Amino acid sequence: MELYQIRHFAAVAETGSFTKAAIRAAVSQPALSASIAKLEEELGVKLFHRSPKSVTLTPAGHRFQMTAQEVLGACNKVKAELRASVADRPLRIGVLCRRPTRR
Amino acid sequence: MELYQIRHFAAVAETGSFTKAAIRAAVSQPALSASIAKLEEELGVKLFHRSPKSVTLTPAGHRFQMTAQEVLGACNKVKAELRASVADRPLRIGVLCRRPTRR
DNA sequence: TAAAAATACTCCATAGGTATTTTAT
DNA sequence: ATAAAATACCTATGGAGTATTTTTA
Repeated sequence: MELYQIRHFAAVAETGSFTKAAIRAAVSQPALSASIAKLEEELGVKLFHRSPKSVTLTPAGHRFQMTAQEVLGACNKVKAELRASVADRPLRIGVLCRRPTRR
Repeated sequence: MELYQIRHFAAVAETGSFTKAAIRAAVSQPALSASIAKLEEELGVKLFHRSPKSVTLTPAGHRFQMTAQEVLGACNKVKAELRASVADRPLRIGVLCRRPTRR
């Protein structure tokens, strides 16, 4: 299981369509289908009921969705946190902080 | 950012060594180094202070660790949940359930 | 029968491997 | 001096693309 699969899953769950999800995730429709197929294979469960008219979550899909959101949420949290993390890259503001010597 | 990078990060944080982490993650030491380097580059922060004697977390590394554990925890939760999810793959126990017709 | 998903390939980006060098104690 | 991380280079897996063929309401 990798994050791109979880992102693709979320896109399908949200749009209710592989084609629309592919556009949202900026990948081709076959790539997205393969990505979901591999995820389902690894998990050993079908996550979606597919038909030309609609793509809906299976019971397992619903369960997966909840934790999937936790995973993606935690990832966004990481990035947001570190964006504010300048401890190791101290800002050099004017003359207050001299440029460190090259090592 | 991908899960393998987070897993590799966790291995280094836990073992305090790239070499030991590589063994734990079942990859080569250079592969693990590259993986962490790419993660640091993407995040724009150094996650570890490295020296031949010790590898320790930077302040940013500490912050990353917390949320990284959330991510990995959520992933394990997903798998554990779905392992119990047999709704879409009903067990065929003896004669009680006939094998579905091939479509 | 007309959409949407699934196949069948082809390609290439990059994760990962081996060999070696550099670094810091 | 030595153990550990970084670098150089190569390989190959599999993620992603295009073209096409099933599906099923």
